[in-house]
Amino acid sequence: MIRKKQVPAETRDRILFTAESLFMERGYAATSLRMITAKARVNLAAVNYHFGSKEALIRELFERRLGPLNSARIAYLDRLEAQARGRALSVEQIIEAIVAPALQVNRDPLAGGVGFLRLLGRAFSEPGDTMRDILPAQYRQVVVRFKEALVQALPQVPDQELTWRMHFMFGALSYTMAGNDALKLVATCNLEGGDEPESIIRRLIPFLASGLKAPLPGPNGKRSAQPGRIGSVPGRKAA
Amino acid sequence: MIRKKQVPAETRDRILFTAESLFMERGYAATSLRMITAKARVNLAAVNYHFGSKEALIRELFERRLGPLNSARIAYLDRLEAQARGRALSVEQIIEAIVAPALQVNRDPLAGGVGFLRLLGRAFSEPGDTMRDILPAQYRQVVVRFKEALVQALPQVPDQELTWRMHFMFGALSYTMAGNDALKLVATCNLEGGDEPESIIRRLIPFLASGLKAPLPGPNGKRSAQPGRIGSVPGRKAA
DNA sequence: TCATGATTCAAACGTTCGTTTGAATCGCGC
DNA sequence: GCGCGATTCAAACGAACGTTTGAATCATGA
Repeated sequence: MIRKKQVPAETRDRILFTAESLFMERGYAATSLRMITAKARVNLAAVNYHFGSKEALIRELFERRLGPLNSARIAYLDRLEAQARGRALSVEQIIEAIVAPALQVNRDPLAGGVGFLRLLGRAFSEPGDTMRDILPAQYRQVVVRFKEALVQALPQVPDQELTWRMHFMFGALSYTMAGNDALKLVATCNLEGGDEPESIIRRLIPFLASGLKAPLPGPNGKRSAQPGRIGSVPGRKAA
Repeated sequence: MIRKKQVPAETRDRILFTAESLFMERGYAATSLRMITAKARVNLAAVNYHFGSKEALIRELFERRLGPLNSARIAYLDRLEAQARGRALSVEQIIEAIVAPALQVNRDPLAGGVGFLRLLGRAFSEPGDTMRDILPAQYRQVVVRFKEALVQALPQVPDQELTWRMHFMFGALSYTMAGNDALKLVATCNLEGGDEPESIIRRLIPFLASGLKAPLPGPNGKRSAQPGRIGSVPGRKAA
């Protein structure tokens, strides 16, 4: 009958919360239901009872977090455009509409916190059919909406070029949100107070904006400051 | 009868080749030794006989491909600097030293081909301790060497800022090389001959170069064209 | 209070995993 | 031809996996 609250979804929520952190730090395939249920202190069968299967669990986990995040992004962009009153937005503003809601998620543990962002960043390169079903469906509106905004902000950039630049942008974004730092780049640098999320985003926005606004290569395809075929070896042959 | 059947290391190589393609399309944790050995038409025990364990297999797989690739990158940069005779390299040249050897790998199936690049791109966001051991060790020289080159090419960019911009660059790079396109961005665009690797890289280099050369934010931290705290909601509150 | 549906629980299901084993087979110097 | 180290093979190992089951427990409306 009607959904009730008889100690209703505490087990459900604890599974979601715990699964989020475990998927984050160990990946989907390498995280077993026994790890999740043990850490969440619930019975092993609870996952299949409340979600149906392991795949349905991660699907619900993503839809629950990603829906609000992407809705907030579109709403953010809507408000910026309403404020602009017909004037074109700057590229920086458009990027901010993408990253600012993510930053809010980062700050709010109840919205998933940094754990969900890391999980999300990893999901983009996770193999398997599961993510390849979830992500495009969740992001379709965002991609279409922000592409329109960028077309208006960068009318001189051809459509194909802009598509690829958005591709590069999402790459840097997901890599940064994942926070893997597999190369330990950041560790090689003395980060004196410059590693908190807000600082990172303050650095990321100019980087992405400049990339999106990059001058176009000449119509003959040659690049600035370095003519010649890419990949041709300069100087002597390699050993 | 069949003399080809018992050449000593053929089994080893066939395992490596097959494992590469399977890890690429299914990930490390989700690929079993039984899949690998079945597709490679070798005995199941051959993996443990020739490599010792599943983890040692993927470790050897990466070291075998990544060593030459990163050596070629450093050699490429060395040659560029020798040609420059003390003059600073352009950012575009430095980036080219990173991506051109990868493009060579892409073109040469014997060096791993596009399969290894996709596997490599995914490895950066793969969880678990295995990759966190392999990648930093394999990339340490490259990171240090290219950071030095970029410091010379961009003396006005502070060290900390440059470190993060390299981080963003490797993010876009690995995402692009992985070729996941989880958002199906490219599919939304009519790509008339613009999706082959060389075209992608021709688009990627100006994007990354502009990002690395982005103007610095003011010393007070405010950004151009959009003052105010990032993440603060413009206009009315969100629902 | 009691019946009922929702939830939890321990236990087991069948499958697949990485790894090991010991014998069979091979290439090859003698 | 023969022995020997290297390699391949079928079979099995114990462990861990996702899932299912059926009874026990709980919360609540009648």
